[in-house]
Amino acid sequence: MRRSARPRDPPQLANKKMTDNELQARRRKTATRVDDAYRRLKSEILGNRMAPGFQATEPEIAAMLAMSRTPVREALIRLEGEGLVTLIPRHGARVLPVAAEDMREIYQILTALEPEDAADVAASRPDEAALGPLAAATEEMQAALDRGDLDAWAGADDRFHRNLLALSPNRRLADFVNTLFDQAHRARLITLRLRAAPNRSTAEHRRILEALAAGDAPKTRKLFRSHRERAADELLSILSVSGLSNL
Amino acid sequence: MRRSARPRDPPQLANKKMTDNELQARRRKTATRVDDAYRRLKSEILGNRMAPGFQATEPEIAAMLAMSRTPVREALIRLEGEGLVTLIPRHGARVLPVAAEDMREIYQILTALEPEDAADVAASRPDEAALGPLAAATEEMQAALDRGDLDAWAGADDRFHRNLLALSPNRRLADFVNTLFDQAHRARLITLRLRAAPNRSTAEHRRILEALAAGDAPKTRKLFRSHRERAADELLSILSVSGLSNL
DNA sequence: GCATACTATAATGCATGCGGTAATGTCCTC
DNA sequence: GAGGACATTACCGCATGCATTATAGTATGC
Repeated sequence: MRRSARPRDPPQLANKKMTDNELQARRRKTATRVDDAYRRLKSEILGNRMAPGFQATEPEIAAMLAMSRTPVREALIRLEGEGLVTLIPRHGARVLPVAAEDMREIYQILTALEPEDAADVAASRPDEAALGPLAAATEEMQAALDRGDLDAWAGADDRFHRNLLALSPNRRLADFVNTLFDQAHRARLITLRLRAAPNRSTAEHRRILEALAAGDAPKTRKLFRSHRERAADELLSILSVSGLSNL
Repeated sequence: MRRSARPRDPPQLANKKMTDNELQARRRKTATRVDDAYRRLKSEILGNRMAPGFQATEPEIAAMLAMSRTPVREALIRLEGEGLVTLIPRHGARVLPVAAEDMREIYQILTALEPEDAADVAASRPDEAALGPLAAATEEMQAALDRGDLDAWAGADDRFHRNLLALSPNRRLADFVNTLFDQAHRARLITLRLRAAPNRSTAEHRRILEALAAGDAPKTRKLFRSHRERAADELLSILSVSGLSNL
């Protein structure tokens, strides 16, 4: 038994009860249904298979996922925390739309945070192995562009940014930016084909990569900032021009 | 009944089912136990009554709050999402410590985001009514300082920043910064008495307030950034000097 | 005394039960 | 046909039940 010897040892005061073996901070190995539900729902949402505006009650979703309502509820709470769905008491969960206004918000934050983060990464003087995935992503962007594969280009672009985040010394920042990427993902899918071929982006990534490799933090920050600002301008003007206030 | 006429109308495709009366986006009016649990636990944690490192199993917490495990679990999931607790499978929930490293992360993000946000607020040319709470908070800071009431000073400082966030045109940014404030709250409580009297801070708030009232975005940004940078430096040096790597 | 194997216990993940109540459909009136 | 009162239904919030399984306690051997 766990604590039969002290059945009611006031929890209010029981700081750091028992062994301090923090070691076992191992997170769950995703074998749970909650995690399965979370993953599957998130994948459906980000893949636009559950489009913005889609709505379903808990029993419906539970049936879809072949499990009971309990794990579904818990997964939905997480997704709500990440800004992907909203829970409306008698109407179940609803996949949130991504309005132009949301994209404005998201890009403003990204513009403020990513360059700062990239500069930090540069300052940490990442070695070639660390930057490998970034270089690979950049090359893949070029290759995808050459063969006109916009989806592959977008995927590689995403990989570049996420791999850079993986190098971040600021985990909190990286996690948050990652959820912003998730939120923006669907809108980018849609605008991808509404814009001119993203030639410049690839070149910008190359230059950022060079600055990173050189460990030049200020330069990295500056390059990254203009990269983000340009991307934000492009995206937002596409949204306003095409009147896509809701995606 | 809700949809008895179409008992299994494929949820996968049932986008925007029924009426589009989005109006009813009214959030729950907090009458739920989940919300109660969330609020109470958060209050205990931020008030340091549940200190970092405190650990309790779900049944224990449920007993403390006089409710069943279900709402407790859901509240804990939210708190985990906000970075206040961590859930360790067989050990219940644990109140996260705030390490110096965490504070570094938090302040780096704040330094990047808050000035940007403040500049936006300035650009929106807030009227006197909007800035009223900020002015009041600033005065209260001074008054608290005059009578040596550090707690009141800290409270007023917090109010200043949160009230400014309330004016933010970027809700997403404001929400995130608010949760960062929550995370940093306890560490600030502790360092509050380890530092010199925060005289400068009040003056800085005054100048920021002037820039806001003048609608001078660049100036607001600059002032806010140096305000944040100084605060970060102070706090982090206190933490390192006093060897408080964990709070 | 210390390491090891075994047993008992209780925390968790999830399913299910259940009352309240909002939302819907029906029926009626105008 | 539009609007309103009423009845019905099934969703949600929460409690509870249950199998699994990690963990603490116990016993054993050295």
